[in-house]
Amino acid sequence: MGLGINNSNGKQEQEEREKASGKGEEESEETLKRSRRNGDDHQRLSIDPPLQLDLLPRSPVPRNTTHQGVSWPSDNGSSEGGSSGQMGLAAAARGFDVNRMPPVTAEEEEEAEDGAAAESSPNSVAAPFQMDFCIYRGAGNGGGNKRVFDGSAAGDDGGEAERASSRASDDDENGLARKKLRLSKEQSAYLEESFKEHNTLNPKQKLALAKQLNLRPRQVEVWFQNRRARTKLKQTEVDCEYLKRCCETLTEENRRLHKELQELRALKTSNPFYMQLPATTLTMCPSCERVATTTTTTTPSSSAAAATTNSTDPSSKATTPFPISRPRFYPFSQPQPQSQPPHQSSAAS
DNA sequence: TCGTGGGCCACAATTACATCA
DNA sequence: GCTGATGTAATTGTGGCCCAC
Repeated sequence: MGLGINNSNGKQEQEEREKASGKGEEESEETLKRSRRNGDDHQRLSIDPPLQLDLLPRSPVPRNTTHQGVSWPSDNGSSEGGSSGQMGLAAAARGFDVNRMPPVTAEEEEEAEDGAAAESSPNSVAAPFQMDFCIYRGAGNGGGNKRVFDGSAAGDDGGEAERASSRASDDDENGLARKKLRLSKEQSAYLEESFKEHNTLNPKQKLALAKQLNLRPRQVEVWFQNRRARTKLKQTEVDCEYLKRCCETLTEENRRLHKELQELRALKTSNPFYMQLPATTLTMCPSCERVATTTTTTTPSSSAAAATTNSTDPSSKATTPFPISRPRFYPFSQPQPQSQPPHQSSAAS
């Protein structure tokens, strides 16, 4: 615990390196398979979310792209990818990993290129937009544990640049602290856009995104994981609120039905002649407040019980004099056809 | 055909850092 | 400048699925 982020994903990064180092057809085959699986997962995940949340920010990112091999448009709209002017910095052109300390010695440089080049693909041509690079030094990288920020990449994100550079100033001397990258606004926005299109990534997409954003694939993957978790959390909150309202409504309805039942019982005792009639239940449709009449052989109490219990269960529609007009809780996104309550009096026939 | 181990992935829970009030 | 709250990047552990053997 508490190690630098670079050394933590050794195995996965190794795998990613292997993949990135080009297994060509093999990889694409595997990718396809996984994509299929991902598709399944995606289906599983995207089961008609209850109340649709719009958690996505109004992204400033122009959307003239799709994400497979997208060209990330620059902020000024020109997407002449990868010009040195857009990258704005030699470091970026060399494809610094955002968490990696720029190599100092020749050996380190070589080592860094072996690693970072393969894993996070130093988009020498990709990432045609300016991005601030908070470059950390992994614990295993040796040499000072400094975090370097290249302020020249700030662009209109100068505030972040400032913060980052000030962050860089208060160095931690021990290499044990887990350093945390804050994604730039552009990176976040682009990831959001991608998430909007698909909330899971297949390896190809992951790599492409990582390349474009100058992040490690692992970071992209983690971001998507966390994003899914956030979405789910928000959705749960919304669901909770909705259920609370449902509960309140049902409680109120239950109270009302109990009251009605008592009134009917009182009527029954005060008017014995009433007993000669076929058992009839008067029930108020909760949605339209109209009375539906049903002839039944059950006692008033049992019918009332049915009326109070069936409200939550759409499947019990058949036993109720009116369909449940409340939108079904799950799935939420499908608008329920507002079926007309059958106000036919099937009773007394 | 069935069982098993490995690889990969997603997820939940948690940690730890950065930022802000 | 300190502190608690909050947001979120990153880690860890687990389970499911697929595939090769």
